Amino acid sequence: MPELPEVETMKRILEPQVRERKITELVVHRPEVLAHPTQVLFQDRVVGTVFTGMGRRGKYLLFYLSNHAVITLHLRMTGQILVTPQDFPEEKHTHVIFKLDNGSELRFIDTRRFGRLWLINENEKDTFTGIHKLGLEPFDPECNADYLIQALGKRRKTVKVCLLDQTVVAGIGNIYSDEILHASKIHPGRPANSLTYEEWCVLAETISAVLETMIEKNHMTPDEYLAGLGKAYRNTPSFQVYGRKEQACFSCGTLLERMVIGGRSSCYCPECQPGEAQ
DNA sequence: TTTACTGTTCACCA
DNA sequence: GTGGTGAACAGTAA
Repeated sequence: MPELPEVETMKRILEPQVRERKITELVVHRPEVLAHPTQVLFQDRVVGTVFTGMGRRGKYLLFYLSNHAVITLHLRMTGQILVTPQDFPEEKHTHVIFKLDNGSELRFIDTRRFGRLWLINENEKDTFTGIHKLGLEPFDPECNADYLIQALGKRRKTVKVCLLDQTVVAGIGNIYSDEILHASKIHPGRPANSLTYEEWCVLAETISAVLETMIEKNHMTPDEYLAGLGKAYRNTPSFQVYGRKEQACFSCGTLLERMVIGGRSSCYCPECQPGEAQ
């Protein structure tokens, strides 16, 4: 569900809430969400340690611990992560609770149970989480037109499917691929190898610009985040095309269209985003 | 009752 | 090898 801007938003909200807090207890309702290692080892290595900070890589959220272990979380479709007071009503589908030494709790909630937690060591070669397969961060200066051309320029797949490829650029999902392509004026169904050099340049700029803008728009206080139960992690969803099928394009007024690309629902403006033939 | 769904991986087929 | 499709994971909501 959450893509890079939302995961970054969560990181910014949670980090001050967990930093320097000690984990006093780990409650696991659904052991299957702990992908690695086993529940017992997970518990042993986590309880008694202190959060030293947080990070993000693509759509993964990272919690650094004082014993150099890293709790790695991917929320997939419906995962939620939030800090609550001790006595806060427990949401249905709460699977893991980290109890903290100030009485608050870090809770992992996931309706569909696709989300996963891993515990790895900072210096361990991580082949469990999938992070080692990720491509560049969108804000990496090296994530420029030349990089995109080198990685994708010869692919015959649609540019939309290419943007969703986490091994090239990490963190873009179905919503922001549509938003980025609309802002770039590129039709989602265009084969990647049909893009001009100028279009790759626009796309490279737009990827970071759109994600950056959305991170800023998502900004909210911890109280607002808690009030939304960790589900309302988009403060002002101001999507230009996503979910706006048959509504007017904000740029030109043309009715937006929807098509399935790579098995994913895709919205675009037939006027602003010239067709596949071009 | 049926369908779609913001993620990822894998099997299968052309 | 490349690319496309559909299923699987599991639950909710329209």
